[in-house]
Amino acid sequence: MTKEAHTLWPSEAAVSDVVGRLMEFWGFKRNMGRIWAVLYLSVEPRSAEDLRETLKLSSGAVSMTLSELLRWGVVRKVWVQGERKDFYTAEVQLWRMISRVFSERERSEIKFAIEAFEEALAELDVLKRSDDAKTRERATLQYARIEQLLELSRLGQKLLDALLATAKLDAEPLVRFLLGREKSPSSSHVS
Amino acid sequence: MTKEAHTLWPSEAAVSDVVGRLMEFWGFKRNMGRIWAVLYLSVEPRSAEDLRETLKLSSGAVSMTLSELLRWGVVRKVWVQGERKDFYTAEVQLWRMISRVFSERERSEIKFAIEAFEEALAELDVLKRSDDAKTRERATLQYARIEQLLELSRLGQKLLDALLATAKLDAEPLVRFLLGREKSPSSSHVS
DNA sequence: CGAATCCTTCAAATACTTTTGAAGAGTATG
DNA sequence: CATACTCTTCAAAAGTATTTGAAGGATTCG
Repeated sequence: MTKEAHTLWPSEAAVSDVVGRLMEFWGFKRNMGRIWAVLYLSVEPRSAEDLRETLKLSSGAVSMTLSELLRWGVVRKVWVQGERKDFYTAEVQLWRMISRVFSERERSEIKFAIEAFEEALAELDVLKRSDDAKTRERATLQYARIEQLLELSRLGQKLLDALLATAKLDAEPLVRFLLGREKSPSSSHVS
Repeated sequence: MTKEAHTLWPSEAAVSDVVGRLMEFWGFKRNMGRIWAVLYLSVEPRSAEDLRETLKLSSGAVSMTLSELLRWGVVRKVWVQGERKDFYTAEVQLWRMISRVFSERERSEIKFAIEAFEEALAELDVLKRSDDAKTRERATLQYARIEQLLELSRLGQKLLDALLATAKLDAEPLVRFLLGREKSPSSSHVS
């Protein structure tokens, strides 16, 4: 009961490719995107072997990529009736996926930056009172500039939080806000 | 009149490093971030040589990185009184920088994806009317799924547009929207 | 014009990332 | 418990991206 090799339709191949590129753009491995996309477009769950054949990857690559996708919670293992292999499906709730990634990855990135900026400000605050005029000037300018960076980072953080809240409450306020300034009448709700 | 080698303060080094990492995270070269940050924190314009020494890079790297930064419009050449060398300053309008990058890069990325999804939908629309029941099922499911991807992409595009509009009107509506749901009383306006 | 200075380019070197596939661990089956 | 099958791991290979530095242009200065 092996060898359901499965050829992709051109549209499937194209979508997998685009999703792969998008994911790569967002800092993941291209194959993560491709595998996810194939699963996302699949009627039934797929086995690792199946994916290996469909996408022409090595067994190792499939195994590693799948476990990464599992860690990100964007793919799930499913138990299939009397099959020895593991089978996989894609998370189809796009918002849930995205918010998971954002809240783990971008959030920590920005948090780190914010902390670093705050520390730098604290150091500069001391130097701003230096005896040396040159030092004072330099410290003062840098203080102001870093404040800007910090403010921007905080804004980014808020935007992120707003997005995440949105994801949880199922795409309400932000979507409405955005659509409020558009001509489109669609009652947009992305799963 | 050469050799103002310029050592970075710890806070400067830290900030340059963090900005470098952030930029790397956003898909640029780390050195782009580091160079920009050094310029951003500098009281006066800096020469390429100066940057080369401060950051311990090769002349080639500095030249190439600067020209990339110039292309992105996040660094500018300035003419300095009776100096042979070129001098550089950072764009300090953070919003302007970001909106420039977003509108060139993320926008085209998302546009490409949207087009690909639309094409895939068109192809599947034909297959949905296939004689073969299996084919119909597969095409129908994929159609629905890709519609979701498309909807999400369009949402992303709108979000991007809203951000860009915001940047142009100088951080008004979006910032207000975001702050509207926060406790902070700050009258936030990032340059 | 010739020398000096500065900038750019690019092939080669280095550093980093991803993929491969064989070895081995784990597990169900007869 | 031996066999067959599947999944994981990991060192080596392949593939990418970045950096270097020497060569060559361009510009200014005397």
